[in-house]
Amino acid sequence: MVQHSILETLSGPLRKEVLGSLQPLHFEHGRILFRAGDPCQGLPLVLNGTVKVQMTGLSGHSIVLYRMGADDICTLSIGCLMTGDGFRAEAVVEEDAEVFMVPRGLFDRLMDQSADFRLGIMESYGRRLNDLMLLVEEVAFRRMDERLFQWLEARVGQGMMTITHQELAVELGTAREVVSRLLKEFERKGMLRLARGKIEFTSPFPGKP
Amino acid sequence: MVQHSILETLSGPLRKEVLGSLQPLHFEHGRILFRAGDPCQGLPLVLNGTVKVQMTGLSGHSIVLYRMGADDICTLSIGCLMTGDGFRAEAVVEEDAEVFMVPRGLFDRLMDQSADFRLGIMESYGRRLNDLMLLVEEVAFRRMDERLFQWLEARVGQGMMTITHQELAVELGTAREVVSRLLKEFERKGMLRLARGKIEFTSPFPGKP
DNA sequence: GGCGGTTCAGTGATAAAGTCACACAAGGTT
DNA sequence: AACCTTGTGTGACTTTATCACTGAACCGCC
Repeated sequence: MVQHSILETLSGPLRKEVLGSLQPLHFEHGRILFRAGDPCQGLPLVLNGTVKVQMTGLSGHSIVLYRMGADDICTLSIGCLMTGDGFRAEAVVEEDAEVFMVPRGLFDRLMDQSADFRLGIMESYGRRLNDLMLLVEEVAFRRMDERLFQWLEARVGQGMMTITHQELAVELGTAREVVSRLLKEFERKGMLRLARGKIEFTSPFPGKP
Repeated sequence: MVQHSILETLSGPLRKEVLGSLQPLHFEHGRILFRAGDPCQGLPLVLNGTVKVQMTGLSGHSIVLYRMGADDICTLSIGCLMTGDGFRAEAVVEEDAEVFMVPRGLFDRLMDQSADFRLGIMESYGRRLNDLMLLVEEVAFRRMDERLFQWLEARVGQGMMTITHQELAVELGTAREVVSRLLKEFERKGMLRLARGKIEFTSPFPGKP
């Protein structure tokens, strides 16, 4: 069933109105939820799937800022919704996603009438702010080999994954060549095996770089 | 007169209550508003002065995340206020500041009863998120000489300023030696003059690095 | 004023990361 | 098979970070 936890606490009539007026939009892998510069159509509530939010610098390089998954709220949209400014980042669907798009008027009403809704929004904002602060720290101070290793460890486990070096570079906000060289070194150390578009961890406990 | 624009739109009685129950706290240069790990006492509304918010990585290196000035809201505190988590960053007073500290209960009431207050909070959140996104991009992709130059240009103009290389390093999230070397190079190019703890721009239009 | 301690700044050596340019390999297409 | 596109590998070089010092400028004290 398609639902979002922030809507579950709404009082009867409000909830009925919301569920009546919203219908889940379906987005497939690779679809762009919004691009840099786009005006904001409403507040997206992610019901399921995953969406990554990334931005591109003047240099043309990109970096992934954070991900949204089931029960997440696209906090970034709120600011644009309020000020009418365009997005500064873009959102790309990774795993097929369903989304409720809450229009401005309804958002205002919910903020006005539900303390729980407000709380949910605030918490979401807080988490996003935290994510970004940690990202700043990571980008500014941490070593690339560690970051790459942890990124892989967190999602590959000991299995295999399909991803290009270029995509990894965008995840970490670095250059493709840097990723290629580090991966090659990991391979030389026997931590993983490389193939075109694929990475496979070899040992069950790969060990740090 | 001490005031904060987010309080100006409040309806009569609410406003009276707020102004009655809050009195401006005075913080002098160098005072710490909060440290990493501190629990949140309330939402600080900055009336005047400036406060910088910075965080320190595991490596021990620090970076300035953003600044707050007159009429700003310490958005970072909201998240902590809601979740009860400690701060991840610390706030240091630069120019003597006066601050209203809004306790949790009053904050909830204001959020409940004033649409303008909500709007102000949301806008503040949006701006902070934007700041951090830009910072990520800057740290990840831009060259240090450009960043240093722009930082100086933005606040020194053609005058002189008192700041150590170490402090500049924290502003940019880099190492002191890097700042020292870049500044020395700027000096060799005739863009500025260096003295212990001081930087002075020489030409009215210094020109890019 | 001279002395000792502290804070700041300068610098060489080396490692890590980013940039540029190009070679080549794997997979699709026709 | 010939061709094209996309992905990867690598050398050469620049920029940034790190480590380990050195010495200069300032401060307080006798």
